[in-house]
Amino acid sequence: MTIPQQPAGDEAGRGPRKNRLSREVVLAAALKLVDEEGLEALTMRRLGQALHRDPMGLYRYAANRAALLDGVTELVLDELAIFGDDPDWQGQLRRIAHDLRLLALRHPNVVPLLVTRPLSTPLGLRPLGTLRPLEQILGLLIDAGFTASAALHVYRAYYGFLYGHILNELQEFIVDPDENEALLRLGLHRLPPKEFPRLRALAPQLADYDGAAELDEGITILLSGLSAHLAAPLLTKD
Amino acid sequence: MTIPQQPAGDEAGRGPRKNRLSREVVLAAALKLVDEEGLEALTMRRLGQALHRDPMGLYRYAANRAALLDGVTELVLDELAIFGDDPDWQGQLRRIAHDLRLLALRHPNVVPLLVTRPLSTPLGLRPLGTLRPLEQILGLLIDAGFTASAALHVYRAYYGFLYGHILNELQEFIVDPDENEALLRLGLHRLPPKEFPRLRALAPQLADYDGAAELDEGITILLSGLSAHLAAPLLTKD
DNA sequence: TCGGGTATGTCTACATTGTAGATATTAGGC
DNA sequence: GCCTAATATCTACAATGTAGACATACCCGA
Repeated sequence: MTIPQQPAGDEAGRGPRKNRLSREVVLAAALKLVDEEGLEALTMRRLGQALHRDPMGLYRYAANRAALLDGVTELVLDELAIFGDDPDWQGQLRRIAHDLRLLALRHPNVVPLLVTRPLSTPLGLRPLGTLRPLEQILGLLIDAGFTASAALHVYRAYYGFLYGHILNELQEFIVDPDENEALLRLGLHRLPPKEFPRLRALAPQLADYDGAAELDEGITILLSGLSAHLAAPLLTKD
Repeated sequence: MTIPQQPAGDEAGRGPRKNRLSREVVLAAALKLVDEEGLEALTMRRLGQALHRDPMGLYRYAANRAALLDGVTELVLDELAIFGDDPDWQGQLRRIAHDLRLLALRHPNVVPLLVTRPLSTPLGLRPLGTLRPLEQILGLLIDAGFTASAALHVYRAYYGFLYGHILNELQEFIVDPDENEALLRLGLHRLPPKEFPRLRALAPQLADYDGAAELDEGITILLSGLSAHLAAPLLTKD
């Protein structure tokens, strides 16, 4: 039941020789904890024991628990690759959307952090890693010919829809492994029939939700809508 | 500094005579606490002292803290009025979107609950108050002629975009009352200029964000896109 | 009027959390 | 080798959610 050893550091190149701790190692362990046991399992003490360190020592790598959470979101967002030099901005936005969706499915427990941490931190004070996607997408759009403020509009509509979709999909996708049948898994039979007739009737459709297809459709609608609405009014003004 | 008396109960009709507690009173006090001091201020002890009651007594009205949070989200969503009999479904969806946006601005501290609580609760087990909007919007769409599954698609795209927009707007809208100037308030000057040129350049546009207009545009794009894309493929199939 | 049962209120206690502060230990440069 | 600074570890404290025991208030039928 004892944890064997800290496995080989997954940093590229210069692996720390012995037991040397680093911010990256700490954050990686934190992310692992969150992925495996949920957000509330990430306590200083649990993280300390996962790293075979005194919990207090962790404060060298994150000022407090909130900073730790920020670090985790940063770490996750680093998995998202954005290529600012692609001239096909629509294709790029579509690809990024799917990548972010997959990333959210890979780290569902981190999604609450992704959406709520920015709510309590002014834009300029956020971890740089969480602002980089914004900057890069703005660059992508501006390089594609958009005005700066038009790019901001497009970004807002795009990211808004994207985050909304992810929240939606994750809300419906609850792994309740012991109940598998659609109706049971969703627990819809608990709803009073008179008050919720349509929801109950939609059980089968709710059960086979194709998130990727739904996202793709949405992006298509959004992109065509944007290019139609933005062409005239926004590319010119201001 | 002592809170004078519990003001008149805001229940309609049969007001409890003296000091009688009820679930509604407890939840209202909880919401007040959250609105005024944030989510983390809502502890059993603080809520107890706000109601002049022993904290333990609150467990009669909410099984635990999580249930209390659920109750608060339910209470807030009750403020949202949806009229399922309006034949102008597009107008209705647009109005609801604006109403929900205003509601979020009225209770910004509740928004994290709104978006994260459903992530940890299977659909069928959620508080009924949080499912009612879904059912009502489905009804609205089905009455307007949509197939049940088409209605579900529309709902998903709509609510996804709506929640995404709200998150977006609240992220940019941080009241940091001591700093008022745009650049300072957003703290953009802290960003390294080489890495974040466009973001820094967008400071003025970020400062005067018209959320209602942005939302309205998005809804327009979405609705026109939906009616175009849904007319053929989805109204007919399945 | 009263007795008893149920609902409600109150108190104590405990495990767990984040984190301040003091202390011990180690490493590096002259 | 020794002094300074970085790092590690320990102790301690206030706050949290909540279980469980106990006390009180209320109501309703006889």
